[in-house]
Amino acid sequence: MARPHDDAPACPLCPFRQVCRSAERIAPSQDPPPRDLCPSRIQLRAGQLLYQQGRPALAVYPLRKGSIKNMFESSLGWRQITSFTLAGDVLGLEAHDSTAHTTSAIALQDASCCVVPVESLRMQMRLPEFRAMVLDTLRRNTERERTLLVAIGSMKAAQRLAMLLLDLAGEHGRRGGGDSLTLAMSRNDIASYLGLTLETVSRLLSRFASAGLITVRHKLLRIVDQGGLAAVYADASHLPDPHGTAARGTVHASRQAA
Amino acid sequence: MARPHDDAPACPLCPFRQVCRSAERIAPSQDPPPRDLCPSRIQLRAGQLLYQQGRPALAVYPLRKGSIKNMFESSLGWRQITSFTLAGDVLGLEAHDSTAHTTSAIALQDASCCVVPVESLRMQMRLPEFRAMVLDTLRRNTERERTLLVAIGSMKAAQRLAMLLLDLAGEHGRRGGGDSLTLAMSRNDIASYLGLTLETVSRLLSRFASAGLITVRHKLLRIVDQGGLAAVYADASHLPDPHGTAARGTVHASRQAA
DNA sequence: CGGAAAATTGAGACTGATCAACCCCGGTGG
DNA sequence: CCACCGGGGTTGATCAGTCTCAATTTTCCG
Repeated sequence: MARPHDDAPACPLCPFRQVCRSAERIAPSQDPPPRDLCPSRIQLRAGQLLYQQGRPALAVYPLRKGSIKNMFESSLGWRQITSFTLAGDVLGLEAHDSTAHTTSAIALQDASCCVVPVESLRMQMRLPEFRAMVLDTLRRNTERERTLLVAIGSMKAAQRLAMLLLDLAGEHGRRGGGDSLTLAMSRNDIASYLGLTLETVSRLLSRFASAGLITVRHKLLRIVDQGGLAAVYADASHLPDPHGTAARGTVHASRQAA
Repeated sequence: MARPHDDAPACPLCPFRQVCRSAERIAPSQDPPPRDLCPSRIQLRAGQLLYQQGRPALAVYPLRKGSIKNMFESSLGWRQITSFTLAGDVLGLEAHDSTAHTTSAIALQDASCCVVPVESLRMQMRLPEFRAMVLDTLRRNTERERTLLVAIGSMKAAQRLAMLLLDLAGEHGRRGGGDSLTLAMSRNDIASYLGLTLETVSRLLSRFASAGLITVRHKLLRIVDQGGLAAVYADASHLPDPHGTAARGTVHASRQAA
């Protein structure tokens, strides 16, 4: 509270901090000094909807705190989590000038985000540097989504889960977090994201734990053996059998070429 | 040959026909009249690569004839067909100003396409109408990809295949084709696209046939009962068992909410 | 403290993968 | 013209992985 600008932890990573700065410059000598740098804020409770698929996209939302799941619903009503968004990333950036949100965003825990109206965004997009950064974000998102598609389409359950855990741990690390992190999403969300059932996810987490790759206790996760997880990701047969009966043997050429 | 412009069948549908027209207008009074309206052409034999993932994207390619599969390869080397492109559609349109191709494009049969350099594309993109059309194409592509993700993530094999067949038939119909069409892609390609194996695809095609939904003979496909296929797409239990032992009964609430 | 939601664990069923044999068809060369 | 060959496709038998159903346990939250 005593700090001058009351930044959330995510602000230094936020791709929009320049936007905030310039917003600050527009109203420079206000007294008291501007506390809310961004145009406005939204607070969300766990489970609340930030925006809904199909609704007009009026703003983008740099996430300050908490985490969000993005859900896609097909025209026949099939739903799936397509991504998880962590603090410091930007929500609601729709590709190809879409005027509507293509997914729904739901808070996994209490969260808060800035609100950057699309006009502000469009203004900033004229700056080549900013523009490049946004486009790069969008490209990474689609790359990520394609990778997920391939994973669901041809990898075994254990590999998919290892992929997610490594991914989450990587993001957590990039944010400077310690080696133990919180799984904000439910087993059901993880299952949906990976194209599995919640029971399979639960069982696999237990197997990973008993194989010494991780420790889990409900939402608390710690990666114990990152290399081991990576090996499982690359090749499911690196994971010992549930009842310790054997290991690594079966060379059923897993549907791949590498 | 006697026709003035020697359009390929796909030209009337091609979203770039305006580009061709304007290219024509740039060099208006040439004698003989310009036969090749588009800057240049490429001919491909079955199996040939039009462009490769990761390589610089220098042009887009309206497909005049034949069909193409698009393959994505993840960083670990896992591959999957992510889409099929039919004559009249545009290849190589990369999202978000990507300077590199994000998939590889491989001809399924002998094919030919126009070559529109990215500079030409960028010029045309200034026309609001054209721009809107291109962006709409890109949006439809991502929508399609997400639908595929959900399908692979939570639908049964029969539903996925039904989805593809209905999709192909729909595209075929939109192009004015009759009710029997050619599956240009191999069973393996279909399997890759749907996250299955070629044997499963083959078996399912046989089952669809014996259920009276389709007829197949190698690459020749005819949709006999479109409604029936749609029913299978919506609910796998609409497909009779292989040995006719039963039908429709088991109400194992298929992982869904609709 | 009580109730509801989430997570774990187990047993069994079922889908789809794997392995293997065969067929069909088009092309090639005798 | 026919025998051969090779690649793709079909079909069958078996098996593994994952889902489904069900019973508890744990945690969350009022």
